[in-house]
Amino acid sequence: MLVWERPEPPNRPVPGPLSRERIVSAALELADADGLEAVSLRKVAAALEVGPMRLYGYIATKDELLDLMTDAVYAEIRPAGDDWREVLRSLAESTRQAVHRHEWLADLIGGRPQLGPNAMARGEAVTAALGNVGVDMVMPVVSAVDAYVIGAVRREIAELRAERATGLDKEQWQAAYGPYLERSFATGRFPALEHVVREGAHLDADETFRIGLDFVLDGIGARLQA
Amino acid sequence: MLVWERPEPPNRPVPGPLSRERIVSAALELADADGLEAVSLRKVAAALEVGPMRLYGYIATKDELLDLMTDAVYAEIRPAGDDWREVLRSLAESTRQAVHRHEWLADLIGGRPQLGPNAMARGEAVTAALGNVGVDMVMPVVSAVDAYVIGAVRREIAELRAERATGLDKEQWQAAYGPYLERSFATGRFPALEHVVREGAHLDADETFRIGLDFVLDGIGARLQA
DNA sequence: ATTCTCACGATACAGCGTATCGGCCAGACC
DNA sequence: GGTCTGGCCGATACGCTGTATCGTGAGAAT
Repeated sequence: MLVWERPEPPNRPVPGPLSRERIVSAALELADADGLEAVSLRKVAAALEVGPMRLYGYIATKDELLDLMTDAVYAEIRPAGDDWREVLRSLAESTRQAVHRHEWLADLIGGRPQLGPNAMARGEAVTAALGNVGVDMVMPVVSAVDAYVIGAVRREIAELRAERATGLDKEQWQAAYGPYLERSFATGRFPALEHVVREGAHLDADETFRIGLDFVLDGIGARLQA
Repeated sequence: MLVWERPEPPNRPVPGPLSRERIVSAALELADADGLEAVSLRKVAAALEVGPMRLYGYIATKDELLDLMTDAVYAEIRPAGDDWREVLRSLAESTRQAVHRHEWLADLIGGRPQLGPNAMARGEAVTAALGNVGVDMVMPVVSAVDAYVIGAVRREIAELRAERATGLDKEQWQAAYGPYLERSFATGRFPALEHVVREGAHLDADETFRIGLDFVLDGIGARLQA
């Protein structure tokens, strides 16, 4: 709690070049380059050419660092638009794009309450842009869009990683993934699923995200004018 | 990949009482009792009165164990209903309830592709129950509901934990949480947000979940009949 | 000049996932 | 029946993690 208010350590007017910001940005660099598991306090400290324990003058815990990293990315998300639909759509799309820029965020998003200054600024921006929506509806509406986005990007990134893990190209992926499904279907235990997978349309990640988002926005629209 | 097909270890007809099932259920017990961080291979092995390395005869990796735990919970989810709306609603509600029974699932859900037998059986059940929905729509529709549920329960559990962390009762929570918001609002940087929080309706977790779900279902309904 | 203070970094600890390897036991073969 | 052998099991070990503790040394204060 109150994580973002932690002041510079007391009685240290110029704490060397080290600062919360430098720590967070070193951690972001590591995470962007090699994923979340590359972010250890030791590695972050090493990147800053500093002993691991130095960091504890600026952050209380590793979880706090992860919260700060998450909040830092929220600074990149600024919804825009003229009517509520445009605003919510850009909220969703720009959040998704932020996760694509920082895949590790898929592991953290939704996992902790977002109370950092950038998350709140994002909330302020979207709330302000939704001025025409009734006071009682703003929270439910934004929460629903956020919930959808969180789940959608987690699933999307999870699939992306699984695909990459089999070897990088799409053929090998289908060579490993396809046969597994084939064998599962061959048991005859999933006939309806098999039918849908074989006969249904196959959408790419962009289309899937947008269709789901349209569902949410359409549903919101229906309730807004009621 | 192909995690769920791993047979009993070769050339070991009766591997003592140990088995994948026993390992998974010991892990589930630990996780339900003390959370995910209580699930270490050493602790699971200890609960089974076995050396840690014994487990590697049955699982390849800790991540595989987590996948198996997740899939085990999916066995509890069986959507039911007569029309598509009932089916999807019960899919969402019963998934949410499963997460409430196993809070640790909030940390895992959506984080990996769900290809286990129980996840697929859940998929089969919902697909079969959506027989009236067009083949091309089943996947997008189920994906959208799942995405919403994943994000919603993650946020819900995250908030629940934050609340619990401040001390167990609701008063202390508001004593810590309220002032933080107060001070943030006092900066004047979040006027729209402040207005919504102060004047808007405050919904509990159940209501929030259901309203968001209604948005999704309404939106789906609009597209289905089009 | 001397003493005090306190921040810093080295060291340490408990725990983690998992690789390796030595010994032992059961079964096979002579 | 005795010997060999293959393979499983558990002990040990490695490298890594987050973080507590504490001696030291530099800077401030008197």
